[in-house]
Amino acid sequence: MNSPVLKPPETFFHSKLFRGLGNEELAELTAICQRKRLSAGDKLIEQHSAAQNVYVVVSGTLMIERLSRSGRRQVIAFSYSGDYIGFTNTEEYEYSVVALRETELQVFPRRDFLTLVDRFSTLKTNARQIGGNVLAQTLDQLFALGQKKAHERLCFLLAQISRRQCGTQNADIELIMSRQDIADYLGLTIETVSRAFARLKTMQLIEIVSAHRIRVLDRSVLEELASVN
Amino acid sequence: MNSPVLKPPETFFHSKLFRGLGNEELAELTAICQRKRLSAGDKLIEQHSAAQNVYVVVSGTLMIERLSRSGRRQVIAFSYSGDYIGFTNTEEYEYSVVALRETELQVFPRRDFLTLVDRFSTLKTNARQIGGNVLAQTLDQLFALGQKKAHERLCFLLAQISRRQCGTQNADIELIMSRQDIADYLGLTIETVSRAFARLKTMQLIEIVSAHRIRVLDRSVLEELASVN
DNA sequence: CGAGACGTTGAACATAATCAATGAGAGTGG
DNA sequence: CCACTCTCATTGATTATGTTCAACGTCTCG
Repeated sequence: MNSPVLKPPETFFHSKLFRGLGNEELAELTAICQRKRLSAGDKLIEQHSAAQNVYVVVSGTLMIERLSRSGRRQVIAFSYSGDYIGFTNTEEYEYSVVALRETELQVFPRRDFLTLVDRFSTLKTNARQIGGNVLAQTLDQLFALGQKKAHERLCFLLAQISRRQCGTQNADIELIMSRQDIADYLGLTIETVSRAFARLKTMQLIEIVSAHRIRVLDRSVLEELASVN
Repeated sequence: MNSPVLKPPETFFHSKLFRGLGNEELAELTAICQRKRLSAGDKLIEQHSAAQNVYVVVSGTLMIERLSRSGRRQVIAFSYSGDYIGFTNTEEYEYSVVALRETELQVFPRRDFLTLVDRFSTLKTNARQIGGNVLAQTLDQLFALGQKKAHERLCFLLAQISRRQCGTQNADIELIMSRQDIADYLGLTIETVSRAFARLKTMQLIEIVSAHRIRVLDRSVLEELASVN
């Protein structure tokens, strides 16, 4: 089963999804896995298209968004390395997915992937856990939008990205997305987002190195304001 | 397998979860199923407690809510007959669940239930579909909180309840929950909710029969304002 | 009938949206 | 290399929306 065409196993450990899997299982996954590269701005998934693939982010950043007929947009999530996308239970994607920069993905045909999830108990457990995390994350965002003020919502986003990028950098947060993306994620306007940044700066919580690079000065207060609790 | 202790099968068809199951499968489900009755105000699930059971609502109404240390509250959903609760993938409930009136439930030990979901492909398919619906519903709410004005959010709730109660009544909507519950569901205050009702009345979309009974006068406009699209 | 909880309405205030102008940075072509 | 332009971000002024505080209604249940 450890055929020479087996891709380097470390690529499979990017995602929690593949944690603890045996070699045979990884081999089967490898067999149905393809690679995909996207450039900034490329669309991975079109809203309302048939859900055919499951993707795992190897590197890069993507944005998951929902558009309405009336032109309003809700950004649902930003996806980083290790995240998986399109593991939907519905037959249609209910959102679009766009790359925010150079992004590398693993592609699994959804049907085959679901079959393997059924067969491999470890994979099943992992999938369930991650599925639970997705819902939990969405509920956190729901809480933020329903109960928090503008600057608290921004803390929510910053803390979230910071957690994802932990280890990547020192204490700096790289904001690959535009102010409009942030605004549509937090249910605000770009002007309000801008003022929220200014406010956090005045509060000495952050330093605005550049528009897309933020240095966290007081993590505990940031987390406090971000907290759902 | 059609033993005499088998409970009336129609009780199992309340939920979409049990659609299309064979008699043997229903018998196994019956074997692990218990009943529970709640009165208005009774708590079914305490936030952060261990996720031990899966519940299916037979009759009544429940409210799913999340509380923060700081006392803020986000109502996540209202659950009606046929809904299921606690089919979480995490080991801990991340929300509390309270009965809003006399409610009857089916109780399944979560571990046993998950085992049966694995074994019965029909049940698995149904569970996946319903799981997808839960996420879809949460995303709709996210969109409403992020992008909609107060009176549109109220339309969102009214349309949703109306759809759930379709067939139960003529065109009247019964609002079993309090104004505070509605406010915490929509991310507003009770005063704003009250004014939103007044506004929809002025717009001739609804008639306020009583505080807890709303008659829909123009369904199409209501749906339009409620729409995520 | 009275008490208490819940809901509505009004007035003042706060927050965020909108409209408008300015500023900063990246890419282009002279 | 330096203007020039274009896009994106920030800041200010004004307006709109929703919150807060307060008073008043209404309904239910003794």
